[in-house]
Amino acid sequence: MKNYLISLIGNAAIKLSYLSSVEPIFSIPKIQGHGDLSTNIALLLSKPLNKSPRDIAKEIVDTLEYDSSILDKIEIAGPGFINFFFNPNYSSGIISKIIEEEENFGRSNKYSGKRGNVEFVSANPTGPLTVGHGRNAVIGDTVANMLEAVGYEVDREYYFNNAGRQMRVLGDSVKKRYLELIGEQISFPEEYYQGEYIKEIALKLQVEFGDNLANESEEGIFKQKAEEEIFSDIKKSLESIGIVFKKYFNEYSLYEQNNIQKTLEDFSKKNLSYEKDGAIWLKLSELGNQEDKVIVKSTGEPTYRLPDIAYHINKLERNYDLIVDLFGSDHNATYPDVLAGCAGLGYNVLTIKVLIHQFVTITEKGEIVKMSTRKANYITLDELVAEVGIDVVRYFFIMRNMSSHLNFDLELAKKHSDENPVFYLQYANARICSILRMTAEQDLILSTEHVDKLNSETEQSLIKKLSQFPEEVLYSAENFEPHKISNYLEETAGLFHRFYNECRIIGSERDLAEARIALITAVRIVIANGLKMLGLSAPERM
RNA sequence: GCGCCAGUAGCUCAAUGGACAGAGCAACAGCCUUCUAAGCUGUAGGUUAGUGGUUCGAGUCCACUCUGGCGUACCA
Repeated sequence: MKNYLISLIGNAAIKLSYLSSVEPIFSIPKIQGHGDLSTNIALLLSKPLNKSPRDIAKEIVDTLEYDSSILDKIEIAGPGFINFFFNPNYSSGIISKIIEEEENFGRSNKYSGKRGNVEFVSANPTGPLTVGHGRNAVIGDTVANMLEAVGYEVDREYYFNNAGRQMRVLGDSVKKRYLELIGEQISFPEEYYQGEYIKEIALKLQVEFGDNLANESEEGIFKQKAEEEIFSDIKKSLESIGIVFKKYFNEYSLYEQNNIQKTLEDFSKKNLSYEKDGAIWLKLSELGNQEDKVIVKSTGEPTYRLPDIAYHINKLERNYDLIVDLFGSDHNATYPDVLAGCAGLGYNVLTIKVLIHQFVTITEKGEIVKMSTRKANYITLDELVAEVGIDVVRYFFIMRNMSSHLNFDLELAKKHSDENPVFYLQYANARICSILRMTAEQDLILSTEHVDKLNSETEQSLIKKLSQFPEEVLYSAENFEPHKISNYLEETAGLFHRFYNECRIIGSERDLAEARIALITAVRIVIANGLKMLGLSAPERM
């Protein structure tokens, strides 16, 4: 539809040459009376032409030659907006299209042939996934879903590191618990991992090996077993909310394949690094950042920056059209270094899109639950899923803008009540399914022959809303904003519920009843497609 | 100190530089002998943290101030 209007303006530009000086932008007005699509082109032209915007608008409208079977009317309103009103019959045509395309309605091929990589979660295997990781996981998976919906072929990737200090501490934490189990006196340092899961891993080792491991190194079987058990739990947690990764990328492989060494040499060759105080520094100040940072410690061990840069180079060399990184806000200081490092080595980092999401604050009984993996003072993702269910967890995590803090009220989420927006959407779907079961018994069938009879204000609003779904999906995908989809679905469900209360099917005359069946079938398709994109179920009965 | 993010109705949050800033919850008043009341309709609730600026037009962009979160490691 937008394309049709753009071509109209294009044709008018033959007579009004000034029209080609601006890109016409069409937007959907918030208010019904302002039409279906609106453009501000006359307002934009007012200054350069030194004429009143309403006069320009009038000149444009007088020049437009349109097909009255598509457009009902064109109005000039307010300071000089041009509002386009669709012919209701044209609008209703969308119903047939939705029913025909069914599960493909909303999807598009704008980016087909493009390959994308979405890296998310990327938690090191030092403990179970917490609620904080949960937000990352759900946003990442949903962003990937949306990119797929507009044609991308997407690889979901999880980057992790099983070496380094934290993992040593983890291994030693398990060892100490193990020694405790076999009866030795131990002291358990405060900075060690305090969680119960450490004791469980130690217990498994004791069951398997008795007390034969007393003299083993904490970096050997203790660390290994811990990583194995924890990773297996992480994967289970993710699977339980419908998330499956294509690739788990181990940082260690970058060492094995000499990528770390090579990156280091490349920096040196380009004179982007130097030695000072026994460490190797990266000249980030020359690459546009604030200050130089250490990439290899004086101990010879790289800091996280070097492998992170090497990892991104690895991703860049895999020739993706789009690389998405999703981090919590605690990482917001690290990505500029990584991007600057890659750019310094001559890579085009414009394909990398870094998304930062803000933290989740859990409140319970009005109190904020502070979380730390190490102190074991946290709520795990598994616990949350067990409490409120997959759908509520997924929905709560994406329903807010990721750049805003998320307040997760445990008490509220636990309530399986009308306070919960997830049920509002699912209820709409269940209601439609129920009506369809009922109408089938009455021998009423779906027909798009008389959709022109769907002319009440409520029906028209609903139809217009449905027609906007593909654009909403595209917009959400291109701007990485999953919460737009949930907002759209809530609005759509709201319009449907209003329709349900105003317009009856059983009892209406046959043509109208069958047209309404077509309409609610279209609504069901849109809601089901939307729920699927968000990874939620669409129950047929509630 | 510096950097990133936020501040919108009592609470949780929407709003693609556009037209009268919208929902849900909570409050109040209505709607079930007819397709699911987990629903609908209505009322009330606002100096969009503040001060300037840019613009025909600012919740949105810019500057400064205030408040909160997260960073600012030879931790990841």
